[in-house]
Amino acid sequence: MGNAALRDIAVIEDIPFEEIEGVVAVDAHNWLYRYLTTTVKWTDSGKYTTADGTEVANLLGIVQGLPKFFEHDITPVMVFDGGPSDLKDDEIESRREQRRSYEDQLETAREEGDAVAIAQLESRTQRLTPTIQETSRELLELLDVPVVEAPAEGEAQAAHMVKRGDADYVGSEDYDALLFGSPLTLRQLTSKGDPELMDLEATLDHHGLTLEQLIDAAILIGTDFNEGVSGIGPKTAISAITEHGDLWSVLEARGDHIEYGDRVRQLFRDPDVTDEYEFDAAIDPDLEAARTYVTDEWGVDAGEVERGFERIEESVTQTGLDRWT
DNA sequence: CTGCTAAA
DNA sequence: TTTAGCAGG
Repeated sequence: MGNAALRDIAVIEDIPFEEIEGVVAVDAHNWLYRYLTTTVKWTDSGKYTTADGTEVANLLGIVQGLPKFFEHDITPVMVFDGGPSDLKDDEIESRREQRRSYEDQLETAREEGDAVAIAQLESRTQRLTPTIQETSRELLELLDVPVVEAPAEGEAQAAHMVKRGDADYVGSEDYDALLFGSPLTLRQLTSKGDPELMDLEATLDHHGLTLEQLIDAAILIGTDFNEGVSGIGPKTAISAITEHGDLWSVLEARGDHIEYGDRVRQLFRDPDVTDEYEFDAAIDPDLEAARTYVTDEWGVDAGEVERGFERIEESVTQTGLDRWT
């Protein structure tokens, strides 16, 4: 059911870091989670746990992950998911309200058995605690890394920003960036080697499909939001859509049914996104404040972040990302 | 999550 | 060609 099948459909190529330039709209949830899991796996938990037991491995991950961008002259823009996380850190009261309203939404969706709504809500919030959401935003702000708040899926908002020309690539591990219409998507920005570039236009050309048809094919195979039809994989989906034209015709011809198919289709075709954002691609981090925040305020082991901060310092002053140079 | 194998 | 199950990171 997973959407790894999309990998077989997508046109993907390795691209050297040197060839990437400009702004990458990063699916922040995705990116943070990636670093969270590796940090937790390889680092002694005492290095990122406060006295009261709060774990802030995300701070370590951010400090270690950002140099990748800066050293290659790439400006990351972190796009956060909407829902419970789209809260500014002023009013605790409104934060509580928002969190509660989210819980309510999820609760209601569960009661109604609305699988799409459940999947949608869960995909946005999965695994990132409120503390992680908040401290990540605060550290990014100190480092002058732009943050954009998505109304719903960060992935969709990031794709929207690339479509509008405000960013050059979406940065995400998820293949559904393609379904949200991301023209160019970078994967494996967090790994050692070169990233992968997923090209929407090349993908559509290769299969002779429209984006709408690609979405329909993906729904047949199964996405994060729906089950898909058993027995249909990437090959069958593409040929069926090519033969019959669209999702409904395929389902009719096969006598199959997909629950909430229209909702999922709508979710990808016309996602909830906003034009209400702005950011400055020139980055001028306050490294002293960031160091203090991470080590003094949250008690992260200084040795663990030292190298990361050094790399940020060196790359920002040397590459001209700094607006003052 | 990615990769590989066996079985339908 | 698809799926399920298991390996390994």
